[in-house]
Amino acid sequence: MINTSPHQAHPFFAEALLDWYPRHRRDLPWRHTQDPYAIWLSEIILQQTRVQQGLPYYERFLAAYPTVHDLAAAPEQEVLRLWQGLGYYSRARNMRITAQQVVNEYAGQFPGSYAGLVKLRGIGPYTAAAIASFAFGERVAVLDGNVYRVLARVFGLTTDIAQPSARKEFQHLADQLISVEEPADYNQAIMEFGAIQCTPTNPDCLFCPVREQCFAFQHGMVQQLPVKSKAKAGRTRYFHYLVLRYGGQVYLRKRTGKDIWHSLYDFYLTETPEAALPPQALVTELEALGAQVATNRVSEPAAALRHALSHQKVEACFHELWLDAPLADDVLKQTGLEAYAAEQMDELPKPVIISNYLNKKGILRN
DNA sequence: AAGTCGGGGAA
DNA sequence: TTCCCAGACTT
Repeated sequence: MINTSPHQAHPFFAEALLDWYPRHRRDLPWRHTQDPYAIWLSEIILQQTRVQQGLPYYERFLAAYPTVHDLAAAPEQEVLRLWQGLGYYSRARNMRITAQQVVNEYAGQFPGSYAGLVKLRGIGPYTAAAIASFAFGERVAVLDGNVYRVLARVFGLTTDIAQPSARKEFQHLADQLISVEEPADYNQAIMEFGAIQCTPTNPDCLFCPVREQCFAFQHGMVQQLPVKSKAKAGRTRYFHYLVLRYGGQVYLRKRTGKDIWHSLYDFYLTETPEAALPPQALVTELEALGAQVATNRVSEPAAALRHALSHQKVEACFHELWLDAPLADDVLKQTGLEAYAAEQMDELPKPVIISNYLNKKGILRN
């Protein structure tokens, strides 16, 4: 919906940003296209992800899947493998589902408005606003982490941005501020401004174009804004992996359920509430499933690999077990395990901690 | 409204 | 260590 009579209470703001932007903008590949597919791809990748981290993924994805049709036709495992290392893997799974929907239900054309876009899986308020403005010139204000910070400082909003209810207030202000003439550049500008000038710590206030009007700067509150309550500390989880090997093969299984790393591959896993667990317990557990472990050759646990996620910490112990015979079919069926040679394993999407382990052991190298 | 979903880089 | 990053989905 185009707002034809915006109430611009602070005209200085959009003018300053639109003046600042062309002089400071980074040259990023998705700024050279109007293709909604490419813009969509970039926005999904950049959710909760820094530009520098997402950049190589964007290039690889666009090379692998130049059009929405290519992505729609791609196997999920292949898409997840390309996504490996980016985290939040549901983004990749949703993207593929949405690509199929766009091909099958929208004749390969993305909806041309915010209202249409926001209905698609994986496209929320931010991404819908970004695509609608960048690809179609719609006047809808984006609201991301950068925008929250910039608005809180410049206009002195002290609402806790960690509260979902804060969105309303910030969105209302953002909708007033966005340029009527150049909504796309304005959206790019405010996010770029937050990313490289009005940064979380040590913002460059000395050369800030709006410092005279900035509430935080004028009141010495730059370090206090935005107000953001702290997330509660996450738990620590203890993973005990049994790395079953037979010949040149390693047994892995696809993760299912609602836990982390859905649809990615890891090893036979036992999780315990505490760190301690004798390796033999894993073998006993495996034997209980009916696996023949004639010679128990269990390695001493490799040094536990620590893996920090934003909401939990994983401490993983790896125990290698060389089997004397392949696992029986019923064991495979019960555990979901399957044997893979190195080249096959390389094709599987794996959590970074698993990928790191395999590389460390020389089983994979990349 | 709160919980969950990754991983990397900066300070 | 802690915080944050062009957030969205589920409960």
